[in-house]
Amino acid sequence: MPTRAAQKQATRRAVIDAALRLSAERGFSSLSLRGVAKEAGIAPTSFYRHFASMDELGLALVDEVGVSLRQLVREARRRVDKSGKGSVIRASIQTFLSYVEKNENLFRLLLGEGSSSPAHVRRAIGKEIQRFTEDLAEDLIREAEATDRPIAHIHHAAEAMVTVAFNLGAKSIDLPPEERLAVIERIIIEVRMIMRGAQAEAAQRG
Amino acid sequence: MPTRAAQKQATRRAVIDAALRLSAERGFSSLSLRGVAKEAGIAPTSFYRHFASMDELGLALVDEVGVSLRQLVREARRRVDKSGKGSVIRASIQTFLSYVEKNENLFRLLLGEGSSSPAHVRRAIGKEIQRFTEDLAEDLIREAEATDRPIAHIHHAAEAMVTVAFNLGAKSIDLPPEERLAVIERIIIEVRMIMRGAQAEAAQRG
DNA sequence: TGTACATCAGTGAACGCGCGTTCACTGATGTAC
DNA sequence: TGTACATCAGTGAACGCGCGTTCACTGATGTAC
Repeated sequence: MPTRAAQKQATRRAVIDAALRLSAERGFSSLSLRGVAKEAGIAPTSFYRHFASMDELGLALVDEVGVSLRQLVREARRRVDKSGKGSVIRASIQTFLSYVEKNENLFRLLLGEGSSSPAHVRRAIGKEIQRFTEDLAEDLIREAEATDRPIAHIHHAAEAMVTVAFNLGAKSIDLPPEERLAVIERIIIEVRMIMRGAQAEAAQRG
Repeated sequence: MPTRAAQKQATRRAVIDAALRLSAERGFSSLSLRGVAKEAGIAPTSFYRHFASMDELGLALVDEVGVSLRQLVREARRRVDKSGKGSVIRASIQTFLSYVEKNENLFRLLLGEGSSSPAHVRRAIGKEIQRFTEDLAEDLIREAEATDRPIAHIHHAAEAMVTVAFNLGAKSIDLPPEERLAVIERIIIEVRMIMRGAQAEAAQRG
């Protein structure tokens, strides 16, 4: 019975849990080695017995989140699929969101979002994006009237478009310039898809 | 001629520009008052002549980004709209992305993303989300075969769905519990829209 | 089972560093007369 | 226009703090015989 190894494992676990607890409160980016060590109940120096750096801890956390989230949602989909009743989309999203709710800390980490700036700034950013979305929604309304092709759930459509554009746009920042053109095409395909879906829905209803 | 006021204004401008430069390099969350002051060429204490805190600086930055970005994209749409030629979607996205490219620093700030964690961790997070997307894409393929309703651009559809779900999910974290149910419905509507769009496209092509 | 030695998870003191913030100040710009 | 005084953007010294990291250590656990 490897008591020592087990003890080490337990301490490592405590460090990871402490990090998750703290990153839920203050965001991943403001984690400090000393803070995590204190929360885990060990001396700051002991941290190094388990991770070579905070970076390494970060990777361990991401891995943990990714694995459990994918597994959970996959299972939920299988369940609905097998039973043959219920919407797969709804089941996936419900499972996903209930996981989010129960594991805010993990999820916050995975998203990366929100952790980067204080609450006021975050809220201000949210408002700017919302304004952007409203702008787009107005344009969509005008477009729908002009072309006489109605659009269902205009506000939601605009929200989805903006979300996709902003996120892929953000990813493109870290790409070499020659790959950025491809991102434009990707965004266009996805935004068109949303547009088409919104029009299809309106056509069916109306 | 208010020379003194103008000088103050200029210094304030220098502080903002310095903050943008630094947040482009190291991310907004790692800005420090001393660092910004140094980059702006003033004493740390002088910072307080212009902003009461870093938070206030952050709000000023967000405001700046939001205003200029919305204005730019709005103009681009109007231009295409008036001329009557070209795709509004394409024009918007191109303008948006060229702004992103020219103002990575501003945009990074607005997105908030990337700034929160070191590069390795960010990349790891990206991979996890990608795996999640691939999982979903596989399920969509199976679904398409099972229901005999083909789906176009399956991978892009999955990407758009995951992007929407993750982002709205992230926003829901900061909402009071009673509003979270509404978020589920919003995500479902938007994901369905994407699904419908992908199917409509496939139907048209095939 | 008992003893002697090796391993190694966890420690506490100490380091130098950059941080935010305070304070009393300086000296150029602005204003009143 | 000239002088005396007020304003206030920018300063430099100093503070206490938490940070990451090093080092030589301790003492319980594990191993060999």
